[in-house]
Parts: sequence; structure tokens; C-alpha cells
Amino acid sequence: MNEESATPALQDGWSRLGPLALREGQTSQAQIYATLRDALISGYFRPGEEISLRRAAAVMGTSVTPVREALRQLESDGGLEVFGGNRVLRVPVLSASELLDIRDIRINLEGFAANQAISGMRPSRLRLIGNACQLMQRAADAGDADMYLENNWRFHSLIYEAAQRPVLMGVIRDMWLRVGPLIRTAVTAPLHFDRSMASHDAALRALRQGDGPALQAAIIRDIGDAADDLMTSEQGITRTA
Amino acid sequence: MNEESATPALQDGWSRLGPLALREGQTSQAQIYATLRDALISGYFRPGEEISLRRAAAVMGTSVTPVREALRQLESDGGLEVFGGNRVLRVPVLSASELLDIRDIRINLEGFAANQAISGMRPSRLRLIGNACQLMQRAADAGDADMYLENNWRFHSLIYEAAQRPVLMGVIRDMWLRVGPLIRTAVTAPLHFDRSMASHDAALRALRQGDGPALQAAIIRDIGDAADDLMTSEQGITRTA
DNA sequence: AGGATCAAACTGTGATCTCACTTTAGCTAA
DNA sequence: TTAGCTAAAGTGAGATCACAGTTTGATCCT
Repeated sequence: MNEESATPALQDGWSRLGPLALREGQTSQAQIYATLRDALISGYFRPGEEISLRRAAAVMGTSVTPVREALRQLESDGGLEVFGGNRVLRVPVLSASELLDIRDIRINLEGFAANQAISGMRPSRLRLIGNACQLMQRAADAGDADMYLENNWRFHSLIYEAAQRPVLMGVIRDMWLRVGPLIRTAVTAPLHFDRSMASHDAALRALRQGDGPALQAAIIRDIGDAADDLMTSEQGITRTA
Repeated sequence: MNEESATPALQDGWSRLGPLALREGQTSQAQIYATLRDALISGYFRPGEEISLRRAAAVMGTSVTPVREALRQLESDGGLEVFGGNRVLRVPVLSASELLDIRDIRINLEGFAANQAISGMRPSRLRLIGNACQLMQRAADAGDADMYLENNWRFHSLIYEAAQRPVLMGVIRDMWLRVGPLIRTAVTAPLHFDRSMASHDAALRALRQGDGPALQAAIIRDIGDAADDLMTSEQGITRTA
């Protein structure tokens, strides 16, 4: 039955991306990598969606060479995986065990980063975090998933960056790269917004009071709740493995 | 003064690597990546050593194309970094703060993995771990750094793999990739072998008793001691940043 | 002897082409 | 209608080439 009306414009991830605006001092490859990485984190691509070298090159306005390196990098980060006998690259479809694997890494590292962030927190950054939290709340009220996800990443990364640990920040970003395509399906879960915003409010409170352990606990709760929603939604997750 | 006799054959990392033995079903790029990654973990390359695309291609017996992708992947993993205005790839020279950054990630993740490994431990694996520990002790007695480092990674990875968490294992491997070039300098520290083997023995004991927290504590102590030796050795570390 | 200069030899980057393979669409035949 | 075959289009992998930039080293002049 009319599936195309149920998902009116099931756009692929490319529709939101334009050709590359070449900035000097940066290689094409680096810009393509950053663009696609952020797009994956923001959930522009769905799990299982295939990424073609030539099509990506056409969209970015370059040859396949820099695209290939960028995609290979993303594969190395776990943001893409080789799929069939044709070695096609696609957005990973996670198994339930992989999801738990990632969840526990996040609990360990983001909890640690949050705790470390307390000492490096400045008023200006705290204000930015508060803004992101407000925008998230507004997006939740309006049901705007795009705006919500964008500010969700912004909220979390602003906290972790205060820990001033670039390597840790990179590993955390890699974990978000893996769950990014899934989180968009998680926000459709009932009560997700409510529970998530409750954790975020608790985190913001702890942040303002300089309470590291409380902040850590709030972040851990947020991660656990999100993983629960993902497990129950069963979209983009394979149960077999 | 005759510096060349002080370091008689300061071999670069390529001297231990041969041309690629093409296995079917694997891409050249994947084999080059795996080869170079393991070489970096084992400390074949020194911090600051430069990696040339064409030279690497000549050693591996391929064109620059697959080499470039492999090196780009390693850069993304943090195993290589772009250096000068010429964008030369080299083995990273870590700052003291980066070293602490990596140390704490390792403490969190490897400690967690060790704790999780208890339930997945099998007698056959336990025997392999015991063997690696014996070989490490023998290498320490003989002062064979190569053999020691090889079995050190083997010892740790055998433990963590028992946790059956591929993503976690990948992140841990990335951390070893970053400290691999440094660890070779750490083993020259006085008492490093003694302290390290004491931690390893404690880990093995905890493993045989199925004591997760004790295993976790032993692993954490090992990581902390190694980081201390690296900080005091000051080789391949910049103090400025 | 010391410093400036210029050319040669390197560096990575990106585009293009060929190849082997897979997938798919369409046609043919049972 | 359906099964099977075939040709076309698509896939990534790898080699090669051209280019811009840097580094290096020798030469020349002071």
C-alpha cells in the first residue's frame, strides 16, 4: 500500500549537502571528511543507506580521489562499513550487542569527561550550554527533530570540550558518529523528549553548582535512557548478531 | 663526536617490513593498514619519524594509491600526524598533556574491559595468556625489548578480547597505536620491567581466581606505572604543549 | 670562510583511466 | 507467467600522471 505517502520525501542524506566551498589551507579530503562526519552525527543518513564514491564525488564537486580517502577514514572511525561482495560502503546497521558495547564506552568516557569538565568550566561556556539546552527544549516542544539533534550534540560537546582533552573528545565524537544515524529514530520513542530533557536539566543544574559527580550521574542517565529507547525501537538494529 | 657509533644502526621502521604478500580476498590497502598499524603498536617506528608515500609504496611493492588510503586511516586513528607546511606524515610526538589524556582513557576503558573479561574467560585463553606472561618474563630477563613489547600487547589484547566487545577493543587498540612508539623508550627506564611484571603477575593471579575488581586494579596500576616511566624518560615527548 | 641564490629533487594532492567484479534491468524462451 | 540468460550499468581498487608547494643542496658571489 502507498508506502511513498507514508514517508513523503524519504530523502537520502545527500539532499541536505551541497557542493564543496573550497576554503584555502584545507584539503578537499579534510573538508569532505568533516562534512560527512557531521552529517552522520546529525543523523542525516539512515542506517543501511549506501554511499557511492562517484555519487558522493558528484555531490561534492570533486573527483573520486579525495572522496575515497574521506570515506575510508569514516570507515576506520566506524561511521561506515563495507557491506556486500561488491564492497559497497554503507551506514552501519548495528547489532544489539554492538549498541550495548558503544553504550558502555560512552558511559565510561562521557561520564569521565563530564567530571573533568567541571574544573575547566567558564561562565561564557556555561552560558552557551544553557542556550543549547533552551533551544533543545524549544525543539522538543515543536517536535523539530533536526533542531533537537543539532543542539543535543552541541550541548554535550560543549560540556566535554571543557575537559580540554582532545584525544578523549575525539573518541567520544567517534562514538556519536556510530550512534548518530540511530538517534534520529530514538527521538520518535514516546517520552524520549521528557526523559532526555529531565537529564539535561539535571546536568545543567549540576554544572551550575560545580557538582562533578552529579553531572556525571546525569550524563550517564541520559546515555542509558537513549540506549533503552534505541533497543525498544528496533529500527536500524539487527537482533541476530 | 661519532654519533653514528653511539646509535650503531638506528634503523627506521621500514627495515623490519617486507613487501606485501598479496592474500586474495583482502585489498592491498587493508593489508598495508594492518601491517603499519601493528608495526606502530610494536614500536617499530620512533616518534617524529617521517613516513613518505612513495617510499612506503616502494617498500610495500604497490603504487601510492593504497598506501595513501592506509596512511590517511592511520592519521584518523591518531597513529600518524601531518607535520610541516609540506604536510608530511610522521609518527606523532606527544605532549605531556596528551599523554595524560591517553592514560586516563586507557585506565577507564582497559579497566572496564578487564572487568568484563572475567565472565568470558575460557581455560584455553587463560593458558595463552599465561604463556604470553612467561614469554614476557623471559624477554625481560634477556633484555629483549622486541620480544617483550610483542608479548606485552599479546598479553593485554588476549584479556580484553575475552570481553567480546569489538568496538571497545578497537578503541583500546587505537590508544595503543598512539603510545606504541613511546613504549619502546619506556622499557629503558630502570625498574620498568620489575614493576610491569609485578602488575602482570597480579593480573594473572586475579584472572585465575576470577576476581574482576582485582584484575581491573592490576591493569590500572600497570597503565599508571607505564605512564610514569614515559613522563620521566622525556623521550619523544614535548614539554611545551 | 660565510651567506645568498637558484635549481634539482623531493613532498602530498587531486584527476583520470583501466580493470575486475557485482548488480540490475530487460529480453528470450519454456 | 515465470525461470533463466545476457548485456548494460554500476561498484570499488589500483596505477599513473600533472601540479603546486616545500625542502635540500650545490654553486656562486662577496
